[in-house]
Amino acid sequence: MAMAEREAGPRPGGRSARVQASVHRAARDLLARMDRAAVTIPLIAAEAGVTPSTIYRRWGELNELLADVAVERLRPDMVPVETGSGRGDLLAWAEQYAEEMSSGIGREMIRDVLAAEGETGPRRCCSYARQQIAVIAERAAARGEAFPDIDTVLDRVIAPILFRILFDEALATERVGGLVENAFTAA
Amino acid sequence: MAMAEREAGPRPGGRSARVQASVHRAARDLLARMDRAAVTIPLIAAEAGVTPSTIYRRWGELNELLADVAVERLRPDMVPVETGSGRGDLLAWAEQYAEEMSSGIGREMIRDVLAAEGETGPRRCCSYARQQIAVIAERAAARGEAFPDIDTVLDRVIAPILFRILFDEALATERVGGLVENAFTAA
DNA sequence: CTCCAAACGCAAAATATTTGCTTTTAGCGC
DNA sequence: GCGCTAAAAGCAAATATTTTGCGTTTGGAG
Repeated sequence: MAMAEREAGPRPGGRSARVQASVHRAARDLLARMDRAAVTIPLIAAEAGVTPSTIYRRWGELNELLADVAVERLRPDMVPVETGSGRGDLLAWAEQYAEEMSSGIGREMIRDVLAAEGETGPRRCCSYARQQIAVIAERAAARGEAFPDIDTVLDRVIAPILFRILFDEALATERVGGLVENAFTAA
Repeated sequence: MAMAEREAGPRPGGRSARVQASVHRAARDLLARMDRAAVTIPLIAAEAGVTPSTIYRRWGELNELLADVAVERLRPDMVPVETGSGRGDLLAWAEQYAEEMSSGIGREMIRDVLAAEGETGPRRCCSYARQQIAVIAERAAARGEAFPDIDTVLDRVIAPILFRILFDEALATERVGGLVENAFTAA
C-alpha cells in the first residue's frame, strides 16, 4: 500500500502546521480532562497558546475542529493482526473495532465527526475501514481463500456495529461473530 | 397496539405546551427557509414570539432543540403499506425509509438527532423503526409466514441504509432489495 | 536579500448565553 | 368563583462567545 498523502496540514513544517498541531493537542488534552460540553474555542486557544481568532478563522466553529481532531484519532495506526484465515482476521479486527468504537470516547469521536458540516469527515472514516478490510481481503486472496466484497463487509459487519452504537445499545462482542458469518454467506 | 403516551410536552394544553409548539414550529420554519448554520436561538425565539432565555432554560442549547424537533419529524405518521406478503411489506417500507432518509432534509435530521447530548433521541428513532417493523412482522405472523427477528432486520436492512447515508453515499434504492433478501436468509 | 502572500495577533464590535429577579399562568383545594 | 402555589416565562444586566478590520510576523520564491 502506498504511503498515504499528508492529509490535513498545509505545507509541512511551516508555522501553520505548528499551530495546527498545538491546537489539536490542546483540544485532545482538554477533552481528556474535562466535560465535553465545557470545552470552548477560547479555552482551547488559551491552552494552545494562540488567539481564538486564529481558530475561528481556520476551523470556523468548535464542531469542525473537534471533528478534525476526531478523524485524526480514528485513523488506524496498525495493520490488522494475522490469524491464518481471512475469516479469523476479519473477526479479530471487527471485534477490536467494535470494542474501540463502543467506548465512551469512541462514541464521542464518531458523533463529533458526524456533527461537522461537510461529509469529508465521515467519508474519511469509512475509507479507513475500507482500507483495513482491503488489507485483510488481499491477504485472503493471496492465500486463495474466498472473501466477501468490501462493500458486503461494510453492510453486514461495520454498519450494524456502528448503528447499534449510535442508535441503540452497543453490540455485545459475542455478536460480532454472527455478523462476520453473515458476511461470508453468498450475497 | 396501545395509544402512545404523550411524549414530549408537560401537561397538555398548558402554557408550556403552547410555547413548545410555537418554538418547534418556528424552528421548522426557519430551517426550511434559511441555511442551517444561520439558525440561532435568538432567531427562533423572535420567530416564535418568546424570549431567548425561555429557550435556553428549557432546551439548553441549539442542538438539543433541533434534535427535539427532528425526532418529532422522524416519528412515523402512517402504518406500513400492505402488499400481501411480509417480504413485500418490508421491501416497500424499507425503500421508502431509505428514500426519505437520503434526502437532504432527512440526513440533516438524523445528524441533528445524533448531535444532541443524551442518547434518548437516537433511541427513540430506533424504536420508531422497531415499531414499524413489528407491525409488518405481526401481520406476517398472522398470515403464518416466516419473518426475521426485528433485530435481524435492524442489523441487515436499517443499519446498512443509515450507515451509507451517514458515512458514505446514500444507497441506490435498487440495493434495498438485496438487503431485504439477506434479512430473510437464516441467521 | 527582498518581496509576497498567507497566517497570525490584537482589540473593538457584534452576538449569543447565562443569571437573578419579577411577573404571569394554569391547576388545585376550598 | 377565589385565592394560593409552583412552574414557567419575561426582562435586563452581566458574561462569554464570535466576528472583523487592520497591523505584524513568517516562511518560501525569485
